[in-house]
Formats: sequence, C-alpha cells, structure tokens
Amino acid sequence: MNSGTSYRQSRQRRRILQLLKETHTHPTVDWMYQQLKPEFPKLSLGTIYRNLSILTEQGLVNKIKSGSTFDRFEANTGTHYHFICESCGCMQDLEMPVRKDLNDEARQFTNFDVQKHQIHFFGLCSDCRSKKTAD
Amino acid sequence: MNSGTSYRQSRQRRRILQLLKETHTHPTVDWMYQQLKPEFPKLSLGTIYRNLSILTEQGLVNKIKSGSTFDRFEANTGTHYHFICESCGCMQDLEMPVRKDLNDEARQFTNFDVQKHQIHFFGLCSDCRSKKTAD
DNA sequence: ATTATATTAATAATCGTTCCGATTACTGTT
DNA sequence: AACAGTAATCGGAACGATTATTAATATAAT
Ligand SMILES: [Mn+2]
Ligand SMILES: [Mn+2]
Ligand SMILES: [Zn+2]
Ligand SMILES: [Zn+2]
Repeated sequence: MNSGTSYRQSRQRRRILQLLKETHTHPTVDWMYQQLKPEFPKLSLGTIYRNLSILTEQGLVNKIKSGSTFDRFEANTGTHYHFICESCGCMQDLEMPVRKDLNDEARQFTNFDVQKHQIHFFGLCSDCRSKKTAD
Repeated sequence: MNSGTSYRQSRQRRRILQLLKETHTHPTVDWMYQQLKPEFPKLSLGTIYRNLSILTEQGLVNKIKSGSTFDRFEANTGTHYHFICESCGCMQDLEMPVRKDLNDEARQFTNFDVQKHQIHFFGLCSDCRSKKTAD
C-alpha cells in the first residue's frame, strides 16, 4: 500500500469517500465504478480497490463481508447491525442499539477473549415483501 | 445440479459427509481435499464442491460464509453462533443459546420481515491468547 | 520550476469456485 | 450375465472478484 510515508490527496480518492458518505446502500466496488466512470473517463477498477483499502486502513471506511461473492463498503464506521434481504440482496442499517452484553454472555461459554461481534439479520425487505403479497 | 430426479450414492459423497461429521473445525474445501486425496488418488476439487452443494441442498450440511476469502462447511445444521479468532482465523461453535428475541427486537426498528439472524463473535482463541501472554 | 515520490491507468496474475465434455460407475431390466 | 439409461466422476477450462505489476502522471515540498 504505502508503508510509513505520507499520503497525498487525489481527486479520485476524495470522490470515492464523498460518494460513500452520500449513500446508504452499502455500495459494491462495481457500483462505485459505474457511478464515477462518467466523471473520470479513464478511471480503473484498481483505483477503486486501492483507495477503498487506504480509506479502510485510515478508519474512514468499513469493508463489509456481506456473505455474497463480493464485498460492500460504507462510510458509517460506527458499530451497527445489518439487515439483508434474501430476495433482492439489498443491505440496510438497523437503528437497533448495539448489545455489548452479548460479548459478556459469549464469554461465559468459552475461554476465548471475545472482543466484539457482528449481527446480520435476514428476511424480506419492505419492497420485496409487498411484491410478494401482490400475487 | 440434478433437477427432480433422485440422487445415487457415491463413495466420495459418503466420505465427505462422514468427514464433516467427525470434525468440529468447520473445514475448508481445500482441507477436505487434502484429507481425502490419499483415499481417492484421482479425487478432483470439482467433486468436493459438487457434493458439498448437493449435501447442502439436502439440508445435511451448512455452508458458512466465514468472512474470509473461502467458505467453510459443517455437518452441525442446527442454528448456533460462531467465534472467529482474529489471529489464527479458526472458527469455533458457541454453546450459547440462540436469542430468537433479537429478531423481534430488530422488527421494532424496521418494516422488514425479519426471519433469522446470525452472530459472529471475534477476538482471540485460547491458544492465541496464551501465545500472546508468553512474551 | 525542479524534484521526489505517491497515485494513476492499463493489464496481467491470482484466488476460490463453477462449468464443461468425455469417461466411469450405479441401478434396474431383459 | 449382458444391457441400457443416466448419475457421478475427473481433468481442465472458464469465471468473477480481487490483487499485483509497471510505466506514465499528478501532487506537494523545496
Ligand atoms: Mn451499515
Ligand atoms: Mn458451527
Ligand atoms: Zn428485497
Ligand atoms: Zn487463534
């Protein structure tokens, strides 16, 4: 990546972060590429990947292993839970408070040093839900 | 896969299931391949993948998207939570009871049809923990 | 402006997984 | 026991997502 030395600023990286900040859809690399391509006609996928990993390293962005074959990203770096629609695959934030007590509970059942946890809820999003009842 | 018609029996599939039943390490495809290769010298990776997906379809096996670049599998098909060591990457079952009430709680914060959830706990496993204090 | 080097675009390489065609192995029928 | 039908196999090619390489370009400091 960039061992030790300082980072410069680039239009591309600035826009990638900005784009992540103004959306709540947990975008994929490909989606971001499509979005920014008109603006940077010579944009390459490698640039997206490299900058996302720099931004992640800097703590400005979260990489989400969504359970699909591809990763998702978000600028919302605070801990929170996710809902994933099993029909359309969309991923949405849950406002639900984080249950740190679950870590304590987990500790009671092991001798592991449990530090954090992640919850993914699954089901049907509101859109897919109404589509289903419409037949 | 095999639409409608019945499955035959094969030594390979039988052994793949058996192997999964006698281990608790949530094996990767590659590990299973290494294990069974001596027993089936002409074994191919495709055979492991195909049979795991048949067994999964039959509900005898769970595919786990572990958050790594590769998938893991288990014959323990009941719902349960996992602990993942951030140092060595091992994955272990938690005896902790499943909190179905979390689904209800999640429903209060959305209009989604929340059906199930998954929890991954992270930290240091007992082995890595003791290695760390040993310096 | 000159310089040093971080960043880029383009492309090749890698990784885990799925797909394919030719061959082999089951299983039920004559 | 020979046969026919068709799953299951092997080996390798193809695939999609990601990472690595390299020469050209952009950025920031002097
Ligand atoms: Mn989120
Ligand atoms: Mn398990
Ligand atoms: Zn949906
Ligand atoms: Zn460990």
